[in-house]
Parts: sequence; structure tokens; C-alpha cells
Amino acid sequence: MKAKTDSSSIELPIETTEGTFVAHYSDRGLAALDFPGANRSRSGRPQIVPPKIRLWHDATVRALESALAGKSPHALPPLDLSRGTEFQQEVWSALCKIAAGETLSYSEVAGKIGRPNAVRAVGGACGANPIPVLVPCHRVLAAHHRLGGFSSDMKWKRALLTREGVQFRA
DNA sequence: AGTTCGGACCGTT
DNA sequence: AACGGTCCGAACT
Repeated sequence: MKAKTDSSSIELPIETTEGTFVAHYSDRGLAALDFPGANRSRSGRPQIVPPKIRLWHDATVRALESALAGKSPHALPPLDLSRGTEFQQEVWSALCKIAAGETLSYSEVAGKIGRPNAVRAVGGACGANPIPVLVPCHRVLAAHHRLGGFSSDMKWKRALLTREGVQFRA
């Protein structure tokens, strides 16, 4: 079997009041963020962490903390979203423009990237978002302010939106 | 009012 | 070829 992880990826834990997240870094920046309990490849063994990545990680920790508190982070680490398709990257960068407290519908996002009918595909791209919370896929709701879905536990989507002061429907 | 059903739509595996 | 974090209108309750 071949390992599913990028050979060049470094994983670092982030302890929060919500549990332990895990950040994955490539040589380009933060490449993935796992929710607590999402056991991915636990490499466990000691890693040599380049100074560059330590700096990025500090930024990630601070950004995650303020995001979990419902505030927009002042600064983000560099994000490595190169793993996504062209379409996914367009969606993800559209997500990054949604401020805390604001929301868009899946169809509004589709419109913003110039593919008004690719509504379901936008849902798929949101689900494929490797960096939840920081790339705010939770700020995308279904039509008419309904909650819609979420790949990981819906409790996260609810919690994050509530902390940002967003209203939604059952 | 609310709910369910069926089709249309599009990128990904 | 089949599946989704969808959407809309129609036909129900």
C-alpha cells in the first residue's frame, strides 16, 4: 500500500477549547486542516520542522483561535490550495471573500464565479475544501437561508455560524 | 403555512 | 455512469 499523504507534508496539532485540530503543511503553505477527531494519517513520529513552517503555524494557530471565536482573523498563513481543480480553486477563493457574519447561497456562489448553473458542483467543491473554518465553507447556505449540508458534523457549521451571529432556518 | 417529489443542472470519481 | 453540502415548481397535507 502506498501512503496517502504527500511525502512533503508536515503535520502539527493545534490545541483549542474545541479539541485538537491538525494542520498539514506543504512547502507552499497550509494545505489542510482537520477537525478534532478526524483521524487522518497520524504520523506520530518526531518531525523536523523548518523555521518557515513554524512561522506559518503560529499564524494558523492565531487565525484558528479568532475564527473559532467568530471573529475574522487579521492574518492568515499562506494557503496551498494547489491540490484542487481549477473549478474548486475558483470556488474556494470566492469563499474567502465572504466576511464573518455574512453568508451566500450555493447558487449565489455559482453566480459569482460565472457558472450560474453549477449549483450542485459548488456544493461538491465546498465539501472538498481542505481547509475548513479558515476557508469559510460554512458560510454557504442553501436557498432561502436554510442550513444546507456539511461534510463533517453539522454541529460545526451550526456552531461557527451561531458564533458569527448568523441567522438560519431549521 | 409546511412538506415531499421529480426533474434539471454540472463538476468529480 | 453514478453521485452530491442544490434549486425550483407542482402537487400534495
